[in-house]
Amino acid sequence: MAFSRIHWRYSMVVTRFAPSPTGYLHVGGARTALFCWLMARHHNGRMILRIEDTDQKRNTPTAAKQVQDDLRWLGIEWDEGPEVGGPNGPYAQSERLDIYKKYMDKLLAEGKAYYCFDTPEELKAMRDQAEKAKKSLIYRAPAVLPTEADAQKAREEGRPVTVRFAMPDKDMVITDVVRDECTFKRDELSDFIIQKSDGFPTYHFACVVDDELMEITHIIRGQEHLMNTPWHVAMQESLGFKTPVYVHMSVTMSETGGKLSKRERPKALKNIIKQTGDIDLDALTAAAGIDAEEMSRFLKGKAVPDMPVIDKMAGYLGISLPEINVVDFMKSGYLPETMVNFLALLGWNPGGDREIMTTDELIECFDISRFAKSNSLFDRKKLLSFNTEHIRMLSPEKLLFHFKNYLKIVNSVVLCDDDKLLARLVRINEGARTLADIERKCRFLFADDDDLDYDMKSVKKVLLKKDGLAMLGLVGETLKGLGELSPASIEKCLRGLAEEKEVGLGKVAQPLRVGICGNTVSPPIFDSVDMLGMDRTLNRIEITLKKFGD
RNA sequence: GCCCCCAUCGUCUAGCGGCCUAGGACGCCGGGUUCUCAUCCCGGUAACAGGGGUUCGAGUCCCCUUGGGGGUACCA
Repeated sequence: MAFSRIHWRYSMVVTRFAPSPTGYLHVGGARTALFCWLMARHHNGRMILRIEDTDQKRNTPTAAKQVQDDLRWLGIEWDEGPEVGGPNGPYAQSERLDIYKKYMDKLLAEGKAYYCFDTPEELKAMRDQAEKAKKSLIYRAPAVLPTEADAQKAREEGRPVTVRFAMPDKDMVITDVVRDECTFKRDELSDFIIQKSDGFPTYHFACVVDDELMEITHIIRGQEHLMNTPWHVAMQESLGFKTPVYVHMSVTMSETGGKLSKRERPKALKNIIKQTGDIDLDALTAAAGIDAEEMSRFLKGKAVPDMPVIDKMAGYLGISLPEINVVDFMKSGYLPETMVNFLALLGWNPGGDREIMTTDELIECFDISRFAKSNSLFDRKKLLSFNTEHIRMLSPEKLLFHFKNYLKIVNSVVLCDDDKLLARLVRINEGARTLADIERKCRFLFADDDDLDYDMKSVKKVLLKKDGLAMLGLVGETLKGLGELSPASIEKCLRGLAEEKEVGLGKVAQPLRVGICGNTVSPPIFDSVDMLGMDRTLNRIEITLKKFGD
């Protein structure tokens, strides 16, 4: 195929992940980063991380750091970029302004770009007019290009001064690994802004310059950039740059339709608030730490609060929002190995029946020619099953590492320094689907005996019906007689009791479980009792009997 | 509106003109194991969007229709 010829022109594969620091890294971005990284690793090449912060309005100061943390959590390490440095720095576009100026001046001097002085209002009028003619606005250079002096004058008069790139007088044909050739007609390609009135280059310009200077060989990005490519290629031709190999990946879709986006969570939250009648809005506003005005704007769909505020509201309401950002998945107890495996299989596959793979296997079999053309839906159920599989596959050491990390992130009561205990908790929860499942089932161990969180549904079902309480008392009596405590001895004891009473083990274990854990879900009962210890087990049984006895 | 891209089970997909009576995975349904939740094991359900061509032969190539998605910014 054509592209396999293309990439041996390069001595080394260089890819780049170029996020704009507008917030947390979401799964769509993570997928793009992953493929850039797999491509680089498979070919023993380099991956560059570049921060595209040319929009002064949208950038948030902590976002770049957050994105880097999320990439690292996934195990995606860049060879060049922020924090690691490299020969092609700086790696934030806002620090490369002087570089762009050089190329901007060149284009201007050669008449390949030109000044514009339109106000937003004037532009809108032009667009409206074009729309009436059932076309989109195609901006073209005036017959006589404005001079530097004209630009200076406009600046003094307070008019906005932008620079547009003059599209060449021809159709553009671009080559894409996923879609082969795409042709764009000259009539459809407007001259576009490459320098904003604030003096910053637009993404299009900065990206083309940087990709050349950083010697990027393969650009892997979302299909939403396909329409930008003729512009980029036109600039490359004008500046005498090489054209890299383009790989436009299909888009990841949400179950609710449309591109999976960060707006999903606020949207879901808003819907829940609106659909649930009896929510104390004042309390919610207070819990979120915002004012009534902002809450009202949010509910009317006029403003979207920051993610931490959204999280606080969800926390207050006790609901979980669909995970979108990498941190969301982290907090839901997914493993990085799961995310990498799952994301790699969205719009890409190694062929045949292979699905569950380690990261090393993915690197090994990654092949740029195996991207799917069609969009794919993010299926959370399948993700869950992948996580179950990876939890099973991972070594106890790695699992313990992830579990501790998880406990820290969610600030769990289970977090402690006793690695032996934590390792045991992980081990006895074999078959768990998420780290959150493990954590939830182990909380009872860390509660005070007299402050156990009883789930009333469980209590009613197991203790208050039939002779549940009586059985619990009996279990307590029987356990008292047990000398040495171990899972095996407890098992023998409880099985003996069940046999004696001619009932199934469940009839014995469930009352005990509710008695010491407060609900019907816990790790295996023998381990649960063993870990709690005899004193606390008996203590809890006594407290439970007293509490629900009459 | 205009431009571009896409189209196999509900979902992710294998398939690159005869190996397809269309394979796998998730889900779902049924059964089994089990002290709870899970896990695990067995079985089942289910797809080539529609219509034209090309060809001895089409899920695979071409065209149209329909449907979905993306773009249409001084966002990236």
